[in-house]
Amino acid sequence: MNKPKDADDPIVGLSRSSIERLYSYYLLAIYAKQQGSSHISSKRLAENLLIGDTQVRKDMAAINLVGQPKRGYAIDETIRALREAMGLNQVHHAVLCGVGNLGRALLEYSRFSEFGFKMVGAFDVREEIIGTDISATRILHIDHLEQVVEIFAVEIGILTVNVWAAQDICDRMVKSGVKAIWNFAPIHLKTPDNVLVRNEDFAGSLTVISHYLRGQNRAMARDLEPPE
Amino acid sequence: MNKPKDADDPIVGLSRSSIERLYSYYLLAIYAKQQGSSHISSKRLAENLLIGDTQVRKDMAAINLVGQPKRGYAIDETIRALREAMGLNQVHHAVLCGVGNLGRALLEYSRFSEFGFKMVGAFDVREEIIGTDISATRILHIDHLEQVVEIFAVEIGILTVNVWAAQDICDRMVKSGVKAIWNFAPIHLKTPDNVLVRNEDFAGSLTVISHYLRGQNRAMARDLEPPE
DNA sequence: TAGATTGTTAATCGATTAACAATC
DNA sequence: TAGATTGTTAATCGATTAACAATC
Repeated sequence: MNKPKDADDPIVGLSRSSIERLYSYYLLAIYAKQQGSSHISSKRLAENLLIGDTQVRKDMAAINLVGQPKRGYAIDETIRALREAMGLNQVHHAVLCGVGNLGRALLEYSRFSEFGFKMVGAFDVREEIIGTDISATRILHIDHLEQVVEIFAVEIGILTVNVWAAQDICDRMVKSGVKAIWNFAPIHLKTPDNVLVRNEDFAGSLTVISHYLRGQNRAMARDLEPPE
Repeated sequence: MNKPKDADDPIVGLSRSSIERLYSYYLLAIYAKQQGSSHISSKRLAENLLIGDTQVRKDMAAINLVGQPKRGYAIDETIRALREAMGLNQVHHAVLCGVGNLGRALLEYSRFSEFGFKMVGAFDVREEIIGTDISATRILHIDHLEQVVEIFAVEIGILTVNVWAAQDICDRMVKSGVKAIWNFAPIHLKTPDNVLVRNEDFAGSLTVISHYLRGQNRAMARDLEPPE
C-alpha cells in the first residue's frame, strides 16, 4: 500500500489536460479507420483539436505509442492504446442523485455506455417520480442510496442535486464507497484524497462568457469614442 | 481599432482560471453579507474554494480590490467589484440551437438571468416542437436563426445540436453576429479569433473519471498481488 | 502591543511550444 | 534522394505557491 509510483505503470507524464484530449484522438482515429486509413499523423490530429502537433506526439509517447516517420501512427494500435489508457474496456457502475431537468437530461444522455459506465439507479425524494424509469434507469428514493451503492459496488456518483444538498449527498456516496464524483452543483466539494471530483462548472463557463462580452463592448465603446 | 491593450482597462492579470473563480467568490460574498458580515477574508474565501489564500489576494488585486489588514475585504465593495469584473450588470441576448434533452434542460436552467443572459429563442428542425414554449422560450425553426440573431443583436449562442451539425450551425451563428458560443458538442469548433468558444466537454470529463478508476483498480490489483 | 491579515516579490511547478536531429 | 514525419531536448509561458515585509 502507498507505493510511491510504479516503474511498470505505463501512464506517467500523462497530465490532466492530456487525458482530456484522449477521447478526441480516439474519435478521430475511429473516423480515420472508417475512411479506410491505416495510419494517422500527429499533424492531422493536431489540426482537428486546434493544438500543436508536438503536443500530440508527446501525448502519444506518454501512452507508449510509437509512430512511423512518413506515415504516422498505425490506426488499430492507436485505437487499442487509447482505449487502454482511458480505461474504456472496464465497466463501472454509476448512480445519479437529483432527477431534476439536468439529471433527466443526463439519464437520457446516450454516451455513458461508450465509456463503460453502467447506470444502476437514480435517486430523488419526490414521491411522484419514484418508481418510474428514465431511459431504463429506475428512480429510487434517496433513502436507499447507501444500500444500492454497496450492493452494486458503485464507483461513480453523478451529482445533480441542488447546491444546498450537494455536500451531504456527496458525503453519503463517498461513505458507501463511491470513488469518483461528477459534480454539477456550484460548490467545491470536500472529499477524501482518494476520491476524484470532476466539476462541471456551468457558472464558471457563464462567467467567462459574460466577462468576455464585457471586454468586447468596452473595446467597441472605446473605438467609437472620439479621441480626447 | 486594434489598440494593443489599454492602460485604463482595469482587468489585466486576470487569467482564465481567475475569471472562473469570480462567481464562487461572489456567491460566498453574498452569503457572508446575508450572515451579517461586513468583511470577508482571503483565508475564508480560499477555504471554500479549496485553494490558497495568496491566490485569492492576487485575484482581488487584479480587479483592483484593496483589503484591510486584520479585517479582509469590505463586503459591499467586493460584491460591486466582482459584478463589475464579471460584467454581470450588462444584459446580453442569447439563442439556443438543438432542443434535445440537454437543450431542454438548459432552457429550464434557471440561472441565466443571474448572469444577465436573456434567451430570445431556441431553434430546432422538428416540426412537432416548433411553436411550443419551454420556460417561456419559444421554439422556432432553424431557418429563422439568422433573422432572429440579427434583429435582436444576439451575442451568445448555446450549441446543443448533435456533433455532425455543430460546425455548420456555429458558422451560421457567427456569420449573423454571435460573439460567444457555449458549445456542448464534442468537437473543436473553428471560429474567427474574435469569437469566444467555451467548450463544455462531457466526454473529456467522463474520460478523466474512467482513467482515474482504471488507475485505482490497477493500484488495488497490485496491492493484492503477492510480491514476486 | 501582539497577532491577524494584506500585498507583493521571487521561486516553483507544470504545460505548451520551438527547434532540430533521426528516420523511413 | 528529398521530403514528410517522428521523437526528444531545451526554451518559453503562465499559473500557483512560498516567503515575508507592511499594516492595522
